[in-house]
Amino acid sequence: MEYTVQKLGRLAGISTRTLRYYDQIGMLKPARINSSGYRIYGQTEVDRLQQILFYRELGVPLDQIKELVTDPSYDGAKALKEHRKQLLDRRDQLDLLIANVEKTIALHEGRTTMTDQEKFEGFKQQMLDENEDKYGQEIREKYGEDTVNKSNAKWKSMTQQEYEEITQVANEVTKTLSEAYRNGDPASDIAQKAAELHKQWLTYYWSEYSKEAHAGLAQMYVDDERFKAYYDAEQPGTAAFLRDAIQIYTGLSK
Amino acid sequence: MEYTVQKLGRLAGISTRTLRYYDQIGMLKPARINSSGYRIYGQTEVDRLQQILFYRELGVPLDQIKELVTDPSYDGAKALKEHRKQLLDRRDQLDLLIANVEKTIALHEGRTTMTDQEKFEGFKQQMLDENEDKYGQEIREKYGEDTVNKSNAKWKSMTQQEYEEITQVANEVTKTLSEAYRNGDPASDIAQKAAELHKQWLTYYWSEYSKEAHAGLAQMYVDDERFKAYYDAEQPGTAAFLRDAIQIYTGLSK
DNA sequence: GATTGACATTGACGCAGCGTAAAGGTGTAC
DNA sequence: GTACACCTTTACGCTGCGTCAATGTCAATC
Repeated sequence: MEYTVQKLGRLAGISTRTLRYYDQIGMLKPARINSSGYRIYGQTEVDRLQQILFYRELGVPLDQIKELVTDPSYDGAKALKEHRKQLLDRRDQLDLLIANVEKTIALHEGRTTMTDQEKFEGFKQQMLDENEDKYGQEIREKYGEDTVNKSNAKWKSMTQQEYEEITQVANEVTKTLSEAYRNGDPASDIAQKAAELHKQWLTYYWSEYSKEAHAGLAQMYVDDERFKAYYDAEQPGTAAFLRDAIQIYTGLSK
Repeated sequence: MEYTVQKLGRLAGISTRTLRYYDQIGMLKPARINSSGYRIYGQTEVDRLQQILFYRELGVPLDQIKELVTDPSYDGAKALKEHRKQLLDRRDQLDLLIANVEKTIALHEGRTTMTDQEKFEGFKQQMLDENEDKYGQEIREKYGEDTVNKSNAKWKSMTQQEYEEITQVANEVTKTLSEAYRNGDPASDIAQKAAELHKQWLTYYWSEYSKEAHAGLAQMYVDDERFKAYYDAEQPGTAAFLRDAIQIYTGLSK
């Protein structure tokens, strides 16, 4: 039985383009070329194509399939195991992605019906409440009534997108800071990046940013036990480290 | 704070090429171009890049990210859910692939330590045993001592690869035949494909193929109750159908 | 003021695995 | 004779950049 590209394609359920491609890359050459230049495939080629498609269905990349079907000494079992490992890795990655996407969706949905009250949970809630309770006076005096009011107003009018970003930035601050702290140098690139992220995070709350206010807040992180406790929770000394980094970042180190 | 491509790249942990690419596709354009043609990014761009990278980590394709970050009316939640669906589909596919690869590996490994005894299980064992028991004489007389001996010898020296292929082909014969039978015409393409697959399967056992022997075997499938029972198990009449198809295939129809 | 080295620019090819024309030759049936 | 299905090669397109190549710029050093 002899086949032209289209016949073989139909037999195997693939396109003629694919067959010509496989010819081109030398994975499956026709048995012969007839006088008109047509590709003619024979039984051997059909068998081989079957093998190729078998491995292809397993998701093995073409160059590996080529090895498998051309080199009989090639260790098929080993190749398959290697391939399996790659597939498993890919699945792990996918699982991570899915978990993250779902987290984000949950955030979205939660937020849609989130009351102002609910909005301020966890650390951020504490921070705002405590800010108002204990530092309300102090901060208002220091930075002016307007700044504080604007900050709170900003919180309440926060859009979904902003909330999403803010959460992410806050996480990044924590992560980067922790990494920088292990490094030990508040002037290091990573520590400076943490300071910058912190600034970014801050600008979500502050309608106007100033180096002085930033540095002042950083000092407060150390002086006040509650803030200090938050930052030092994982590793003692982190609050002071962040203050140092921010002071360098703002150019206001003493 | 202003950034050149490299600075921003380092900050965000991506290559300058990526930044130029994002500029090119209009996803993240620099705040301005300085007099030397350098790209200069500002705070707005840093924030936006962060968003972009966030979605990128979720595996969202760039053009969708572009929508997300450029069009504020775009429904982010919906997009994310759609994306999640795609991810889940991809994972299902991956799981299927992995299962198949593992099956194949198991086959490989099982075979590695497979004894001759174990080798002949199921249908193939029956066939061979019965062949030998009941048809030993008859077949030897009909096709010659040599053919039969060679066939058995071939079985015993079968390599891993051959065994794998043979299993696959046998399955395909069954599948194709069943499909062809429903179609009803032994001269149809699909029925002829079944006949051909059957020939392929046969050549694993026969060192020499002949149309006559093939057609003869097909007739035997009908005449002998045990073979008939095997082929007719799913759908009565299949054995006769296969015989007809093979007779047409070999050009030996009466 | 000349050189060096680290940066910047645009332009273009390459990667996997084909899909999809475009521009033409071949086979066969009516 | 002509219609129509089939074949050929050539070549661009898709994603998301990596990786030259050729050239310009900036700051520091000889």
